[in-house]
Amino acid sequence: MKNNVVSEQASIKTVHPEKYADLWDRPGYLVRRLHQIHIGLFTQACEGLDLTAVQFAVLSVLCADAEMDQLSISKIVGIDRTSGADVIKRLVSRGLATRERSKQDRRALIVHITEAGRRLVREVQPLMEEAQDRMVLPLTCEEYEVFMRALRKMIDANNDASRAPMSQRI
Amino acid sequence: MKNNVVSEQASIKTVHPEKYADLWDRPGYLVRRLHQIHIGLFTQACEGLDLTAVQFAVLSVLCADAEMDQLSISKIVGIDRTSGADVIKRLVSRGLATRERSKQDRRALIVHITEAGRRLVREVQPLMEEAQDRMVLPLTCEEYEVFMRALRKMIDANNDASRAPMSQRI
DNA sequence: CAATAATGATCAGTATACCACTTAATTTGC
DNA sequence: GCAAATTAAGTGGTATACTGATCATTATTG
Repeated sequence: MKNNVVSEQASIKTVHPEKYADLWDRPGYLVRRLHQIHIGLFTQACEGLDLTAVQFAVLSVLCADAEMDQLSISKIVGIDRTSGADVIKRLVSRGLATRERSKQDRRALIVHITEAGRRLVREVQPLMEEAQDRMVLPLTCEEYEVFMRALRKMIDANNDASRAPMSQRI
Repeated sequence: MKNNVVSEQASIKTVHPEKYADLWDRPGYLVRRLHQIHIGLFTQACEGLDLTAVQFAVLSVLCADAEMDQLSISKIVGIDRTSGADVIKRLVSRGLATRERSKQDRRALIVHITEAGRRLVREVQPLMEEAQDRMVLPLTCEEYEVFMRALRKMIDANNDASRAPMSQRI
C-alpha cells in the first residue's frame, strides 16, 4: 500500500520535472497562503472580541477537558510548548483561564478555564464555524471530502516534522 | 454555478450540524498544522543554510524578475508589506540582496538579488522540491490534483480576507 | 540509595505576520 | 496650479512559533 502510493507520486515527478517552477504550483506555498486567509477570516468574524484562532483552540480544549497541564494542551492544539505557555499566559491575564501547580507533579502547571472563558467560547463558536464555512465555500462536497482526507493523511504521515507532534485528538 | 456550489455546501451543514466539533474536523486547524509541518520539512531540508521558506520565496521572485520594489515583492509572495520589508532587510544584511531608491518614484525601494543570492537559490531549489515532495508523498495522484485545485479555489475566492491580496502570479 | 535520565516550565533570542500611525512623494481632481 | 487623495516606507506594538539553554522535579537504574 505504502509502496503503491510512493510509486504513484514518483511517476508525477517523472512526468512533470518542472512541477514547482511557479509559486502557485508549490503546495507548501499555497498552504501558507490559505493559513493566512483563514486567520484573516477568523479575525474578521471575531471583530472586536480580541481573540485569535490559537487562543480559541486552547479555550476549546479546556472546555472539553476540565483540567490539563500546559504541555498536554500544547500537544493537542499542535503548537510548541513555549508558544502554548505564551498563549495561556495571555488567557490567564485576561481572566479567561487560571493556572496552579499540580499536587501530584510539582513541575506541572494545571490550567483551568474560567466561567468568563466558557462564556466567550459559547459566543465565538458560531463565529468560528462561519469562518470555516467561508473558507471552504468554493469547494464542492466531493472536493471538500478529498481536501480534508488529504490534509489528515499528510499531517499523520509527517507528524514528527513539526516540533509539536499531536499525540491525541480531542 | 456559484449558487450551485453554495447550496451543495449548505447541504453538508444541514446533514452534519456538528461538523466542526473535533479539532480534526476543522479545515482551518488542519491547514495551520500542515503549514507548520511544511515549515519544519523545509527547515530540515535546508539544515545549516539558515534560510527560511519565506526568505526563499522572496529570493525566488527576485531571481525571476531582475528588479522590483518592496511592495510588489510582498504582494507576489503573499505577505504583509511590513513583513516583506523585514525579510528583505535580513536578506540585505546577509548580502543576498541590495536595496536602492527608485529614480522614477523616490518613495519606492528597488530590490536586487546579488550573485550570492542567485547561488543560494540554485543550491536550495532541489532542497525545496524535496520538502514539497515529502509533504505530499502520502497522496495519490488524484488526491494531489484535487488538493491543489481546492487550495487554489479557496485562495482565489478569499483573496481579500488576507491583508496581502495576490495581484500577480510569477 | 545515589547517580542519571527524563520531564515540565521558563527565559532569551530570532523570524514571521499583522495593525495603527506617521512621513514623504506622487497622482488626482477641480 | 494647488489642495486632496493616494501610495510606498518607516516606526512601534502585539501575537504566534520556534530554537537553545537552564532549572527544578520526578523517574529510572545500576
